[in-house]
Amino acid sequence: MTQGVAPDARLRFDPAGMKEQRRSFYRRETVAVARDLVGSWFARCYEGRWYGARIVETEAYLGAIDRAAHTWAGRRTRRVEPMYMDGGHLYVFFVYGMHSCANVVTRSEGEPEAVLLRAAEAPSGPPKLLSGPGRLCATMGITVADSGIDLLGGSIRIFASRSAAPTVAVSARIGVDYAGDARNWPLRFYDAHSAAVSGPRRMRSR
DNA sequence: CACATGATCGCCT
DNA sequence: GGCGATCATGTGG
Repeated sequence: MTQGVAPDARLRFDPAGMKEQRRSFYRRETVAVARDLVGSWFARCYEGRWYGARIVETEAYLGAIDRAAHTWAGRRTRRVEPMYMDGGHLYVFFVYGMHSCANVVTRSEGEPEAVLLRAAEAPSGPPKLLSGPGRLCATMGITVADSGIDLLGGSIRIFASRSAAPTVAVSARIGVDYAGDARNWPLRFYDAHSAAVSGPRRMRSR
């Protein structure tokens, strides 16, 4: 059964032997999940073949207390409903009239926190192929039709790192200048040595 | 390299 | 009616 938009062929890989992240991984503190997702693999099965990339950049969004989050002040609309699901679900939103962004829901049901997947490294191809949340979704073929799906056991999954743990750097998040004090919170995590990271590689000066 | 801008539309006020 | 968890392209230094 074929479903959704085809992923880029350069993402073909073999997940044999890789271990899927478990529910307990996602239910932890959002900051811990965001940090530990750097190095994990974001993968999708399409027409019986696996496609995926190694995550190199993430951002944590902390629910009601976080002005940059879609669930700030307890907002609960149809769009953000997946953020209220149990940890380990996918939340995808559409922004700027043309881009989709993929998030991993964290914590437990009723706690609307999530981790934005900002960049990943393809098994082959140019380093910028999945650099930035919009490009990551476009290249993986992820759309809002995928919002709310379970990441465990389905056609979109996350596997634990299969190499040594990366050196993870921290900075403020990107594109949230409207968010008051929250704009400076150190909630962006990235592989300090990856060429696929988007945006600046240091903390904003103010 | 650092900005600046247009594209394009669903969502929220 | 305004604007955004972005990107590609353009200008200037």
